[in-house]
Amino acid sequence: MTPSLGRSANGSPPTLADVAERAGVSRQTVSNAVNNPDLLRADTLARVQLAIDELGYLPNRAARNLRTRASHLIGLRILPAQEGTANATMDRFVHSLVEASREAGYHVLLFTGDPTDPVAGYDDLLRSTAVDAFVVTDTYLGNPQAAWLAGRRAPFVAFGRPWDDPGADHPWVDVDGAAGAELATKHLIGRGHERIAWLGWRKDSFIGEDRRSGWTRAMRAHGFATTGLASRTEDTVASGREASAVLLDEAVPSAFVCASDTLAMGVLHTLAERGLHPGRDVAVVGFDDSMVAQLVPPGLTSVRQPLEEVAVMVVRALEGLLSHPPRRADDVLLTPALTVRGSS
Amino acid sequence: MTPSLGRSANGSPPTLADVAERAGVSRQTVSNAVNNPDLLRADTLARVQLAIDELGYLPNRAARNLRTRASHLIGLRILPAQEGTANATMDRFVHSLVEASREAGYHVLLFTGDPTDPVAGYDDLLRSTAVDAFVVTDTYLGNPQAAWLAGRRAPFVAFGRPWDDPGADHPWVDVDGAAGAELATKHLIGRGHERIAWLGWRKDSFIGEDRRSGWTRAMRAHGFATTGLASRTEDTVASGREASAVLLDEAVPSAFVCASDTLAMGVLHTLAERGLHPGRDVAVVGFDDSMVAQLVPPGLTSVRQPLEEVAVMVVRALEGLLSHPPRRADDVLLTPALTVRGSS
DNA sequence: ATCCTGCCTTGGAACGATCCAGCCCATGAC
DNA sequence: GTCATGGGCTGGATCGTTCCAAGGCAGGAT
Repeated sequence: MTPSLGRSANGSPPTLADVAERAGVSRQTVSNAVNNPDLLRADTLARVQLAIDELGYLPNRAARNLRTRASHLIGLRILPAQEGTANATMDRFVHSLVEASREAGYHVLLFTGDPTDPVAGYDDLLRSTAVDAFVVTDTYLGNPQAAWLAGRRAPFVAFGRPWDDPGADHPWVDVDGAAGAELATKHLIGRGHERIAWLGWRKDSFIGEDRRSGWTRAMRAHGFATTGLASRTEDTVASGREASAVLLDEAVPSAFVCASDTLAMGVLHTLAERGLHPGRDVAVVGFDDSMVAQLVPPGLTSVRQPLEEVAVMVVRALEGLLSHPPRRADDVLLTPALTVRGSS
Repeated sequence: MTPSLGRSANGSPPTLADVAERAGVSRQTVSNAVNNPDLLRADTLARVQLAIDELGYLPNRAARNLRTRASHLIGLRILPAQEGTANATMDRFVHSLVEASREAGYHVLLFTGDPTDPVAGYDDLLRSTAVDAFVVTDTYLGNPQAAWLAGRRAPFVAFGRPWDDPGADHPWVDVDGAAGAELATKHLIGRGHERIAWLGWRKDSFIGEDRRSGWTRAMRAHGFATTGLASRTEDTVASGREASAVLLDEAVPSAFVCASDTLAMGVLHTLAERGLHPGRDVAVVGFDDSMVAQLVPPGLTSVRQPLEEVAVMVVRALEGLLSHPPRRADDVLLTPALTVRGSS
């Protein structure tokens, strides 16, 4: 009678010693079979492997973690979903991160923290050796976590450039927002638009200014005026609606490029109120290719960030940091694409 | 000179032994100070606590996990975000789950798995003792995970009733979809509508049929006809658009209640194509209160699930399962609310 | 036959926490 | 003074793995 898979006679999961006894070798040999198979002679390896399969053995995580001083967990702090905005990019990113991590032998551990304290939550996980490294994502207004983590010598990779600290030397991956906005603007220019408005975030947002520069660049390259065609506001639908109404009245643009889908939805609200049709009367392009962009009639053209690729590069950088000896991966700047829909 | 917080002389985090030495007590006494403070004399406790604070000691997770045979991690499987649908309820739920878990002393570990294999991913985590329990969420088409996990004696709590297996005895938490649809329908009846159509999922969806029954119940209670007013289709915008077009032509409803925001967006597409205004010409109510519902002009009235509360109840049930001796919490059925917006 | 070489394999120690049994000592009853 | 009592604390053993140093063995050179 074979023991039921993954459960030895006494009811608890099989251990290295159980496998060793069954295969007639020592514990260390089983360990080698699992971690350094090429150290074993072929026939021994086969015998051990058979015992492993028969018992359904998997190494105990806690014991391995204790001995190797590693948890094979990556910490990711998540913030409360902001209701009323289209900022659900995290969904796509998180899934890709989990997937990429798994392939690298890691799991993702989520934690939260006081949104007003950028460092909350990191400390406990670090001191209790619960995670090996962090992925830092919420860097839209500077990145105090980076300096803090670097001070603690905690390995981490940032999704987002260290805008506020050019001297920071942690690895990062980011998406070229300026290129995205430029792409959007050129797309509209290609459709014959000349008076293209920019609807963006307030000036203290590094990302917002970066994206805006892409619009400026494209407009200047074609010799189109930008004066009076730009507006900076909060990232809410209401702000986007008001700002776009003012722009329509004062600057009479034929198209809008927005720093976010949230703002673009504000434009659609204004158009709806005025009986104007997006894509026919006024073109609108958003940023992030959110679900809203995909679903709203007649479809919102939007800049799509390659989040899947970002996650893969982030994990690659993490693998470097966590290898022996640690390697610092090159920073990565990825180029977004444009998803064209009915609004343009 | 005091050692820097959280790092002892040799560079690694302080251990129980370090604290014991500093406080002049044994390891066990420090352990008791952390886990059973009431076993210590007040002055001893104070002395140990001081040493703990000075050294910035936190128990090593791996060592504690190994000894106690628990990881204090809860596994949550996430599926790829379905692009083109409004199904982002997970965002809200996941955040609440992480928050509630933290308060109970647990962390959430994410994993993925082959979407076509409902059991993939669970096995490895279980056998390697990486998690203490699971939260099972993707139960829309039956719940094979439940039977499988129960067979493995793995503790888990389901978000979603065991529709397909009334004999299942695992704890679950769910939202009363019928009550939600009834709420939506009554809301429309209160606004004077009598010909209210149902736009739902295919018949093999338990959740879809449950929600539909709420519509039926409300309509019958007011003596309104339902014949010809219901349509079942795929959960995509395109399907919702086609089905609503057919219903408008053949049954001439003045309002739609939908099984999802995705389908409701399909209705909005049809209305937009025909130059009809949601909320003015035809009323539309969705289900899930997604970001799309919040952002689309003029706002989509939608049934909002109390996901925060679901998460809290799920964690409460988990705490029961993981306590000694295990307790099975009572099943919970929560009632959703209606968020009224411009579309009705 | 002896020794060396290199490959495979072995047993003991260690990671840092908790469990367990028992020791110490102040207290109170006799 | 002796002994039982029990709260407070200690030291050894243990969880399951990997690291480390060394042992065993076959094969070739001496």
